[in-house]
Amino acid sequence: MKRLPDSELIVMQAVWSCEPPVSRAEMQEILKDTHPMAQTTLLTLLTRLSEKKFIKIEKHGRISKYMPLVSEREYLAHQGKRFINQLCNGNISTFATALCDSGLTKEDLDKLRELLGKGEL
Amino acid sequence: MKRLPDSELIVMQAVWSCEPPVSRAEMQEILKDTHPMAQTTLLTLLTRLSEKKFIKIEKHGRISKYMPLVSEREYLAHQGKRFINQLCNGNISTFATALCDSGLTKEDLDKLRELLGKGEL
DNA sequence: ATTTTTATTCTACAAATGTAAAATAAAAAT
DNA sequence: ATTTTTATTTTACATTTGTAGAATAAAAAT
Repeated sequence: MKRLPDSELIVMQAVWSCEPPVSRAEMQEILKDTHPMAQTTLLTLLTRLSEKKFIKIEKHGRISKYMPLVSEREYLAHQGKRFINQLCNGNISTFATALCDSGLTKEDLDKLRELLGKGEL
Repeated sequence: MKRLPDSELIVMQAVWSCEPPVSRAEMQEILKDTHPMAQTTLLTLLTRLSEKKFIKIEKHGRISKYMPLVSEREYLAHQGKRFINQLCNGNISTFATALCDSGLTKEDLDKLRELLGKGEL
């Protein structure tokens, strides 16, 4: 699974944030404050996401509804793997350093450690 | 600091892996097994990296030497921040889930927890 | 029925990315 | 000195990304 370009990721995140299936209008609404864009721009990005098999477009008459084919969780897992392998060369120490350097608060680091502990179960 | 495109990242990683300043030939050698590319391709990517201020090009007569302006550590810290904020919405639980889902071994997770503990000091 | 509104698709176009051949210039070899 | 080799710069070109106007088609309003 390829990493999405920024513009498509933004749209994909809007898709993930909704109960599927979503209409274009709903997404426009969701995006309007943080990432306003022309309707046609949004449609173009949705089309590209569907070409990449990230979403499915379902037509009801003239209007279309969109739904994810890749879950946010799947995507994040892939990108996490990518980060560790491509960026950190699979080196956990390098990765840990990156996290410690990345400005997380002490509380966040504690929480992360705790959650990672649970993850092992 | 922007995220580098794949091709430039590969070259940047080669730069990081060397004692600066590095020559193009050295990098070609380093890359030849994993990411073979034409000399001109490599030079193009180096030029782009320098335009983006990721490296500095220093000319000694006809030949050029390259050295990083951004350290790997800085870059990784930035990308880590990006991952957590852009991808996980700053949500540590989401991030922890991504890591747990990303196929790390139990040993890696243990090691990561331990290293994150040290990072707090 | 005709006009207006709305939703989607087509077309467009600049900038970025991936890749490298052609041209140039300088150094090395003969 | 001339040829050959080598390092860099120019030019090139297809694909992808970011963005959206124009065209089309369908629905709603009048």
